[in-house]
Order: sequence, then C-alpha cells, then structure tokens
Amino acid sequence: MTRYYKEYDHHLVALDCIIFGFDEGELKLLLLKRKFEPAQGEWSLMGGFLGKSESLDEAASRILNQLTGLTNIYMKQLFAFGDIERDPGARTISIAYYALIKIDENDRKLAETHGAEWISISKLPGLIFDHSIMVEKALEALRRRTSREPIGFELLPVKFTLPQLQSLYESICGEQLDKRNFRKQILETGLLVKLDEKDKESSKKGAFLYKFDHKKYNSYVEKGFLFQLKVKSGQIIKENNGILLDKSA
Amino acid sequence: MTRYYKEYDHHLVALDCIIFGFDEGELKLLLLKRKFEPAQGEWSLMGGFLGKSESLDEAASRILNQLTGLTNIYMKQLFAFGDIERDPGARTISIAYYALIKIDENDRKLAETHGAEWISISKLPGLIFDHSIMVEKALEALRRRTSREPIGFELLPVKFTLPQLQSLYESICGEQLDKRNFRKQILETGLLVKLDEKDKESSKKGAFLYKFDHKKYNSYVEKGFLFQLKVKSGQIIKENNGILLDKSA
DNA sequence: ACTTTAAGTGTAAGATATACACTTGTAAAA
DNA sequence: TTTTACAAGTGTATATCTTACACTTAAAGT
Repeated sequence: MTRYYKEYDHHLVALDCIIFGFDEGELKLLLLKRKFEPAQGEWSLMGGFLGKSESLDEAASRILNQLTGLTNIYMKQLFAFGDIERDPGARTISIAYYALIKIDENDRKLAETHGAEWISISKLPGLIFDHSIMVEKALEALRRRTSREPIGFELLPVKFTLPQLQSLYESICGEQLDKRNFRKQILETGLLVKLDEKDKESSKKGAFLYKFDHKKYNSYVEKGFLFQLKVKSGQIIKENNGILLDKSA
Repeated sequence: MTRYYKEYDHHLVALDCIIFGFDEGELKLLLLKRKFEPAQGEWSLMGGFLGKSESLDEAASRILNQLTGLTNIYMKQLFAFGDIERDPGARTISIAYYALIKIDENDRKLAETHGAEWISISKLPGLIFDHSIMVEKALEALRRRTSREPIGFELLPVKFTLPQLQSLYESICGEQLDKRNFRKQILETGLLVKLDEKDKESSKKGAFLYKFDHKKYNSYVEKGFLFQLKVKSGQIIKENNGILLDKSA
C-alpha cells in the first residue's frame, strides 16, 4: 500500500462491547472483572484492540467471539469515545459496539471461564473508565432502535411466547404495556408465526410458542415497509404525537 | 502518563465533516476539491487527522473551523468508518461528524479560499473513498434527529419566516407538507416567538419573522418534554403509527 | 383601480391509540 | 373427583390525533 500521511499521529484504537441478553424477565449485560492493569479487578465491558488487518466490525465480532464463542450475532456500532484522559493506561480511542444475544447454557459456561457474569440492568455496578456512559448510551440506542426495527427477537430463543416477548419489550422501554393492545399490535404485523406447541414453564395453561418470520420481514424491508412500535424511553415524562405538548402554558 | 498496551497496533485516525447548510430553498453540503494525493482534484468532504492532545469533538471542531472560521457550531458524531481499504493512502479510521450551519456571506468567502463550494443535495458529484456513504448516512441521521429535536433552526438565520422553515423541513424530509397543518403543529409547541417584523424577500405581502426560543426549549428538555415532528425519510413507502402496515396481505 | 403573488387562517372526517374485564385451560391441592 | 389457583387469551367503545381541503388578506407593480 502506498504511504501518504506519514507525518500524522497514530493512535491506539480499542473496541468495547455492550452485550445485552434477556433472562428471567430481565434485561442483562455481560460484564467481566478486568484481568490486567490498569484497573485490574474492576468491572468492565469486554474489549480489545484493533489490529492492522481487520475492519472495525471484524474486530468487534472477534472480541465478542472470544468471550462468548458466538458468531453471526446482531451487532451495531454505537459511538466512538475519544476523550484524551478516558483510559489512564494510554491515549486510546474506543469504538463501542452493542450486541444482542440469546443467553444459552453453553455460552454461559464459556463466559464464566473468562470471569464474566450476566448482570441485570437494574443492578449494574460502577464500571471502569467511561464504560458506564457507554452502557447508558447503548440503552438509549437499544430503545430507539427497538421502536424502528424488530430486534427484540435477537434476545429471545427462536421459539418464544407472547408473554415473554411482552416482558422483553417492557424491560427495554421500562414501562408496563397493556396485554391486549400489545398482542394486537404485534400480531397485526403478520411477522409472527404461531406454532402448534406450548410452553408450560410459566403457567399451568401454557402459552403458545411463536417464531419470527425473518424471511417475510426481509421482503418487507426491501419493499420499504416499516416496523414501528411505540417504545418510550424511561426519560420521557409526557409526549404527544404532534410536536411538543404544552398543556401547562 | 503511564504506558500499558505497548504491544498493540497504532492507527491513523481521521475526522471527516459533513457540513449541511440551507440556501435558496435547498439543502446543501460544503464540499471541496482535494488538494493533495491520493485522489487530488476530486470532490471530498473536509477532513483532517486526529492529534495526540485533542479529543474527537475538539478535532472535528478544529477542522470545521479551518474551513469556515466558525466556532460553537451544532455538530454531532455520525459514525466511525474503518474498512481496511477505505483510504488508499493508508489504513485510516475515519470518524465522521455532521455539522449544521447558517450559510452567511463571510463564511462563504473563507470557504472559497479553500476551494470549497456549497452544492445542493440533489446535485451531488461522486465523492472520494467512502465519503458518499458518509453523506448518505448523515442525511438519514439528520432526518431521524429532525423528528426528535428542533435542529432545523441551526440551519436558518436567527430570524426566519414560517414559509422558510416549512421549506427547510420539506428539503430535509424530501416531501411536501401541508401549510396549515405545518403551521399549526409548529406553533403549538410554543417554541417560536413572533416578531413585529416582516420579511418581504419572497412576497409582496411579506411574511412575519419568528425566532426560536432556545431558553424555553432548554427548560422543556430539562423537564423531560419531547419535541416530535413527523418527518419521513424519502425511503419510506408506506408507514403506519402502529407497527407495520400490511394492507396487502 | 386592477392584477398578481404569496401569506395567512379553521373545520370536519377518518384513522389510530387507549382503556378496560371476563373466560379458558391446566396442574396441583384438597 | 372436585375445587382452587394461575396465567393465557380475547373484543369493543371512546378519545385523541392526523389528514385533507379552499378562501381571504396584504401589498407591490402595472
């Protein structure tokens, strides 16, 4: 490769992964205790450094794979963090990615060997550096994206029940949803396939299992159709479909 | 600063700015003809390299300032581009920012000395490297953000008319809007202050000038109120307030 | 005085979101 | 075997929001 730009500074580029999972009705993050200095022993996100011959997406996937053994995971770039003092170890640019995974016993064991743990969003410990800010930002991004794309299914088993799905959406948006309205809305999309099987884990009656119709969804996306769910972030106090509601004035 | 991580690769980190303006009823980008190799003479975004002692935001602001002389500009990080071959000059990570500026004669002259030109979104030339992808992504981000935040005002003079504002929103979302509905919606926010002055540039009758009430907006933001305008991206064929509209099935 | 041009204004109908309570199926306990 | 307990599953009416739509007004130029 030809070489221009020789005179400019070069930088360490890190990747940090915010790994979301859903388990026991709670949204969780896969966190680990850092095994090297600086900040050894403290809670952090899984991270690593960018190599010369890998793209950002490739590096992020590699790092996720090291921790979970998983490939082909839903992963999106979140944001680049570049404050000078963000990492006391050295001036490092960190590009954060978030991943959505289906928590599973196998992955769980592999993660454990790295000293990683699934921790509920509502019980997060303090994290090193700017990792808590990354998590906050990832949650906002997850909420926003959930309302535009059917990504919830990335966090559930292939077969899931409607009560599970509703509980997931409730965890993401931090708000109770009406069962009838939720079911009506989600079934109207035509993107769920009802199976002839029930899951009896959580009730005597049992709830029918469904699966997400990825093929149909992709064909809709190509046609320009749009998935849209009203998912409010926990921050919103009062909202209107118009612009801004000003009942007080 | 202590030094850990010594053994990892270091990378060139660039910043590229997608600079939006609004003029003559059109959304425009400030582009320039590249003055150095590789790809000398081709159209590109304004860019530069990250220095050792500046944050990403600082570097992006510096680069914008070099071209326009402006400071305190609305600027947001867009995305980090890191494909290995994206810049034939060297392996470079580029972090793209987009900026919204009020086009003004002074800036226009400074920009010209750099060989920069304001070019309408609808007449963009091919750009070097992945810059066209950056622009496409920036437009999507602008559309999305416009529907959640009142950022249109960053592109207009401090005093503006409602027809101007409507025309801006139409340019951003690529769609005609109904005059009465638009005015109703935007005035209901209570965020516009009507002035006792008219602008007679574009009609004999003249249109009243307004200004945006930043102070009131900030107080709303603190209270958690939300600005929301229905701005559709040009890509969306058919949309519904529910989830996905499936009238065809 | 007449013409031209864009600014400015209100309402009714249709679509969408929301609120709400009882029945069903099954397992476990009595 | 009957009863109890528990979550799954189902429909409608009202309120709210979005949309479509046409005439009047002000001022400059002829």
